[in-house]
Amino acid sequence: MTTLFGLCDCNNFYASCERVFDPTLHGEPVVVLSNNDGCVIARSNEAKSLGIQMGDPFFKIRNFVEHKQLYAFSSNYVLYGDMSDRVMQTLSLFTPNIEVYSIDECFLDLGDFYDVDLFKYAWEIKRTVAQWTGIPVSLGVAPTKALAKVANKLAKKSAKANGVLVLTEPYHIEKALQATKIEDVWGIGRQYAKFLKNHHINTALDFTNASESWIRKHMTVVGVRLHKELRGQSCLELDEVAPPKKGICTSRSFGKKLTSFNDVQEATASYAARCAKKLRVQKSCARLVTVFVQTNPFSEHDKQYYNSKTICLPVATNSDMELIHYASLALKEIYRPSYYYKKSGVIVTDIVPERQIQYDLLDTVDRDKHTKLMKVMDGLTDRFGRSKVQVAAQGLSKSWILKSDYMSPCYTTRINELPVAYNLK
DNA sequence: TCTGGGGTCCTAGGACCC
DNA sequence: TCTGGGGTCCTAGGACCC
Repeated sequence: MTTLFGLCDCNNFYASCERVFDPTLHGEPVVVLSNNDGCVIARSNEAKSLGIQMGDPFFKIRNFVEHKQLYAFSSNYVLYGDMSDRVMQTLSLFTPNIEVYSIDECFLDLGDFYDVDLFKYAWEIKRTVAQWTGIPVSLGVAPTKALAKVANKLAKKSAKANGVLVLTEPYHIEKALQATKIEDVWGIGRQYAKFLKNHHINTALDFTNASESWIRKHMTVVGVRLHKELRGQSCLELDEVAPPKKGICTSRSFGKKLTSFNDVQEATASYAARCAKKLRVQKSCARLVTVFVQTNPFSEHDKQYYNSKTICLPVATNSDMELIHYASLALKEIYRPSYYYKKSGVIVTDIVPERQIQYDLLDTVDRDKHTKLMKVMDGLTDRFGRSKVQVAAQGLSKSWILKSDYMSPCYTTRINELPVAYNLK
């Protein structure tokens, strides 16, 4: 049986999302900034042409923005998540089996499509996604996932391909491998690229010509899999159902440096609540909670401090209240006064399915009550927006909240508005 | 002034067991 | 001089991804 994979990838996804609802931005350079408006994480083609690099700090490009030569947006993940759903739903109409690989990428199982005109079909997919969602995509088609990645990259790069490339003929595959620099291969990061170049492996084609035993020796079985994949032997399957996460982390830099325990505690409590919510979404509970705090490593004049503390809970949980309680205990142990704190985070691990929890005979927590309360809170959140209801420990001042001065409206949802303090009297 | 966040997999080495 | 052998589990660290 032969396999055939498509890889559909949204072009400059976040920047494209911002453009969908504001047509005046078409043809203009657009960037999207990381949390806290820190650095550039997405660029339109026009922004790339201006020489703006991925990861450029905002202060470096501020001039362009002030002179209206560049449009910058704070990241709006609620909008991007919703647009991503629309794209994936559209794609799922073209083949029953898809793997949502990331917010802007999707593998398509095209295994039964050898007798259709793949090129035409791929174009039909691209056209439909553009028409229904407004998002431009590129499509690569090939016999393995790694080759589909290669095809996708070339589809985007080559003016001739113009966004669609089908690689099924050995001759075309070889040409494509030759045109792909080793550092652009999926699974080859900085370290391996450097190492391989030192051994005169400069292209994907060079890599396929290396011996398997040599690859195994220096790049473990991961390298061997990639080697096989690029030689056309499929060993990475389509994962249609995302497995439950083994660790969940919520961490953020604060909008400003924090010095008071209360502020750090409120932020950390909010991150703990986010972790609890993510656990409930995947119907899991966690038994280990880790909290970390750190100062700003870029501030050369400030005293530096980093510490973390892990607490093992008596019973695995996904309740906001419980996770906040233990996260606060952990924070108390590592918090030291007189530092300027820039970031904290909560990580939950030792994750088990909700229905397979080991209970404790001496447990004093009314778990049914917690579960019911969380259900009601999730219902309210889904309806009225994030943080409309919350545990008191998360605080209302939100002096630590992210800086996002350039946020676009939530065109497709209303659910990322900031919390409002209601007076219950 | 200003530099993101959230994941996965694999391996080596130590502890521990019989 | 010489000092078993094999298994499992856990953790830290290093590589990668978007």
